Parts: sequence; C-alpha cells; structure tokens
Amino acid sequence: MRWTQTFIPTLKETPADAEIASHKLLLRAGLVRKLTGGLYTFLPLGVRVLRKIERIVREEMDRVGAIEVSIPCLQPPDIWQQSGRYTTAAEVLYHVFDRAKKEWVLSPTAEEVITQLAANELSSYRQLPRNFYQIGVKFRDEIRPRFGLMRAKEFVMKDAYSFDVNDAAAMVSYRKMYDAYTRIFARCGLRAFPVEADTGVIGGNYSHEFMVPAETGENEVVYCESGQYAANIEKATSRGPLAGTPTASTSPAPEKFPTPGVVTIDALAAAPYNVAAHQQIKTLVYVADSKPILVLLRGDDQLNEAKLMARTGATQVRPATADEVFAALGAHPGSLGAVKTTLRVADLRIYADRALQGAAGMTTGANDDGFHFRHIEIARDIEVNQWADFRTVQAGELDVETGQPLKIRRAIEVGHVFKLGTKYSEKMNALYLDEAGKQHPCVMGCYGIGVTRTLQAIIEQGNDKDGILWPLPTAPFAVCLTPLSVAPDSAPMKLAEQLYAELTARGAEVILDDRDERPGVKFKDADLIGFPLRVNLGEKAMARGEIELKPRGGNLSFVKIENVATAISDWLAAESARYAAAVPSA
RNA sequence: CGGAGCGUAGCUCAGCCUGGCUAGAGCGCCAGCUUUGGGAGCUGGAUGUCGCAGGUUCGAAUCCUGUCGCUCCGACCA
Repeated sequence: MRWTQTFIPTLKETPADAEIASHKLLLRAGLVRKLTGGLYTFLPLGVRVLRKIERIVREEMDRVGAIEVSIPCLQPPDIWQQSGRYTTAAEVLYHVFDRAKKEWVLSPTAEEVITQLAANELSSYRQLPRNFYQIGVKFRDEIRPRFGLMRAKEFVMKDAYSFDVNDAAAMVSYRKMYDAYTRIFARCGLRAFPVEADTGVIGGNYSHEFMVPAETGENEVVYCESGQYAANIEKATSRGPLAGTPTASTSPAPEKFPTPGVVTIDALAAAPYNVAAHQQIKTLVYVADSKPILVLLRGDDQLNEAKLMARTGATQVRPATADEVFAALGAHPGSLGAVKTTLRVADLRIYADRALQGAAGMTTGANDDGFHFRHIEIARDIEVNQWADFRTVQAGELDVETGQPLKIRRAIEVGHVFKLGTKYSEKMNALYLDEAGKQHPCVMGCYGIGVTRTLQAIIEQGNDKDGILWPLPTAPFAVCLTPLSVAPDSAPMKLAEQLYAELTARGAEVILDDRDERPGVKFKDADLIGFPLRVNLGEKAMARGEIELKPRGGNLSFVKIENVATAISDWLAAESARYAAAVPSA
C-alpha cells in the first residue's frame, strides 16, 4: 500500500475526550474516529488490524472444530421472553420499532437464536457435539460508554455456542475453547491469562475470563504468585480475613449502650468506644428481587454483590433505600443490627458471612437510632438463615490452596468462557434423543471474545511515549518503507519502489510512505502508528552502500543495499517465529 | 440515574469572573518562496450560527433560565 493512496489521518495533538493511552492512540494514529459516545468509525488502518484479529480468531475456532454461522442482529423479542432474558438482561437491550409499531431488539449476544436453531435442527446424539460461532457486531445499551472501544454501545464480538450430550462432553468442548482462547491471545501478541469468573446474568455454573493486566482495566483480579490461583474479585475466595474474629464470650447477655451520632464503623472504632472494626457486625439491608433481606458482615469487610446474587439466586440485588431500611428495621443506617429481639418484620431473611461464624463479644447496631449492643454472640443472639461467603477478598489474605498471600491487580477482560448447562436448552426445547431413544436437553457452553476490545487492549499493553508498539501478528502493516526523497528518479525512491515490489511479492505487508514530507514528519507518524519495522532510505547512508533498519522500540542497524530485501525477510521471519514460540501447541 | 466538569475555527485552547470597539492564539488547511535525517522558516490567505432556545440589557461568547451534547467518578459488561 502506498501512503498517499490510503487514508491515515494522524493527529499531532491529543483529542480532548480521550483519557487512557490506548484510546488516545487509536485516535492519534488514525485507526478510528468517533461518531458519538460509544460509536466509532473504523478507518483503513483500524479495519486492517480488526481483520487480522478476526482472522486469527477464525483460524483457531476452525482448528478446534467450531463452525461459522452468521446470526441476525435484529431479533424478535419473543425469543428473549422465552429465555427470560427479556427482563433479566433488560438494561442492555436496545429496542427498535418498525412501521407497524412492532418491537424488535438488537442482539447483545445470541444464546436465544442459536438455541432455537439447535432446537429445530439438532435432534439426535449422532449430531452432537456441535459448536457454532460467529463474528459480528453486537449492541449493548451501556450505561456509560467509556475508553473508546473498551466499552462501546456497538462492538465486534466473536461468540460461540457448544451443544453436547452430557456434562462430561460439555467439559471437553469447554476445554477446547479454553485452549483455543489461550492460543488466540498469544497469537495476537497479547499477554492474557485465564481467571475463574462469576457467571453473572448469562447464567451457568463454571466460567473463566481471559484478562489482560492493565492499570486502566475495569476488573480486579485476585491472584496467587504461585500461579495456581487467579480469580475475578467477584468470584475470589481466600482463607478469610487476616485478623481473627473474636469467639470468646464476654457476657451472658447483650448490653445496649448509647452511641449518639455514631453512624460509621470508623466512628465506633475510634475513641471513646474503641471497638475495632473486626469486632463489629455490619448489617446491610438489600433488596433482592424486590424483597428486603439482611446481610451481615464483619465491620472491616466489604460486601461482594456478585456473591450475594449467586448465593441468594436473585437476578437483581440493590442496596435498600433509606425509606426501605427504616421500614424493615425501624432505624437508620448507622444503628442497624440483626439481633432477634429487635427485629419487627417477621419474614426478613438473614444472610451472614462465614467470617462471622462463632463470633462472640461483638458490637452491632440496636435498631434504635443512637444505640448499639455489645457482648453479642452471633449463635445466641442472631437467627441467621444462611451462612455463606459474601465478603470481598482483600490483598494480603491467604490463598485457600497454597496458603500464600494473594495479590490484586486491575485487568481488561477480553474473553469469557461459560459452561451454561441446560438453562437455555430446557427453556427453548433444544432436546436430543440418546441411543435408547430417550429425550434430554443439550448441555451448552457459550464463549465470547471482544474483538474490538482486544484490539484496544493490544494498544493498551504495547505503547510508549512515541506511539503504538504493534506486535507483528496484528500490526496494520509489518514494514514501513520510508524514502527520504520521493522524487520518482531519486535513488531512495527508486530503491523503495524496488523493495516494495519485491517484498510484496514475497508476501510481506508493506506500506510505502510516498508522501512528500520532511523526514521528521514521516518518522513521527511511523512511530506513532507503530509499524514493527521501519526501513529508512536516505541519500547519506545509501552513498555508503547501506540502508537503515529501525525496529519499532529497538535499535537502528545498517545493512548493505544488496542484502536489504533478504535482511527484511529474515527479520520478519525471526519476529514471526518469536510470536509463534509463545503460542502453546494444540 | 446520582455526583463533578466542559461546549468558542478541522485540532488543542485563551477570552467569560468584572457585558462594550473588528472574537483571538498555536497547530492544521490553501498559495508562493525557501528548506530537506526527528512534527521546519518566511510572506500572504481561507475558515466561526461562540452547542441550541429563550430571557435580562442601549449592548451578551461573557449574566440568568431551560435544553441538547460530550468528558470524568459510581452502578453494568465482550
């Protein structure tokens, strides 16, 4: 490709609405332009990178036997009602209406359509396993689009759906996808690692997310340096809080005492009360699927809402409003407790975190504004309906398996694999007949990769002060030929033309910067875009019979003119091999 | 939706507080000359419904009200 024949509008200054490095560089390097918040037009270079990632994804999907289909984005709402997600996923669904005022939805993902397809087309165990995938545009009514392509209203996703005869077979399908994902990200030159994940509204019971470590990521990952454990913080567990929970009885009965104006854990921990946070019981009022519930945690712990949803089986949970709190407990936040003698609403389920098991000598609110209880023994004074893990893991706590301290870091989620089970196949009648002629629901899995997000994650992971550092496998062009004179009969331009023809014939992806610009402009642009190899063709070095190779982020080297084409090919081959070596064999 | 901030040239921004002359700068763009190894220099030029609507005023980019859009923080996710 010749630079002047394509469209690469680079920006010298940073657009005001971009916040993180990758977003700025997407715009500055001329890969995309914003239409409006959460919607981007891909320009030629952006399209090239997108196609390269898609190609890698396709190759790896095909390799593990997934088969490509293409599902409409515009979908009838009734199948969404059938699966139940018309309400459970309501917030992300875009609704559109046709001339007849009939409603349609824009697909954020395609479990419903694919399961219906399976219901219609797959009827025998002989037809299983099957794994359908597609790469296409998805729509999500994001509350707040952010960070360019990272969280957009419209984005490119690869989604795959597997159908198996039973759980064991589904695990085989799951594992294949898991391995394919590992290869895909490695081939993209991306350092992504799998972590155990919560399943959220999609449902299912087993799941991993593929994470790219990045300070700007929107997820928190808890991991053990042994490499044996990594989980999304929504899912992560540990051996529990570092400070032990007191279990020694301090009095035969609770004692109510005045705490005027004390409405926070910290205030009660301070003088004159001096009740350490881990000796307090925090009482939260939540509304789970429109029913109020109580959640008890140790004072120094934070509730993990994903766990609350998982343990209660609720599809929606939220903190109660001030009015709802008062209606449930007769006191305001800051003086709440679950002590049985103070509860007035009969049917109020109480969930308690395991860190509180056996706790004694605790302090908690008295459901009377301005009063607390001390000497609380949880087994004696509180009727807990369900004990479970509800707390958010904190850095430094010990790994359940290895006993080593856990660390927490931020990351970008680029892929997600789920074992779905029969949730959708049962609802949508995706049934098959086994050898004995008996009917069973297919056991499903679903698997997503955010293609456009992956693109940006690559930039977020590879950039410096000058611009993007593209890994060779996803670079828009591998080589940028930079003649410092573009006069058609000049030595640099002639050689550039010759190299361009030769390298292109050898299959290399080459862009020829044939712009009549000053060298500085060309160098800055090439560095900004981040082509892996820049070949500088200048009069001076050429007079010495040499030309310069400048790998992006590497050191300048000189090669004899007669060896240039070979040297470039060799460099590309070596670089290619380096990335290939990082890909686990299937 | 809650909180904060911003809308002035293609881009980055000044001007607004304390209303007043012809609305500015840098970059980019166009023409010419010069220059040619890290975003050049000189000369000349084009470019604005000051987000939109209403109000106050002799007079509004500036003050007030409303509205739309964008960005950031929080809840959501590939």
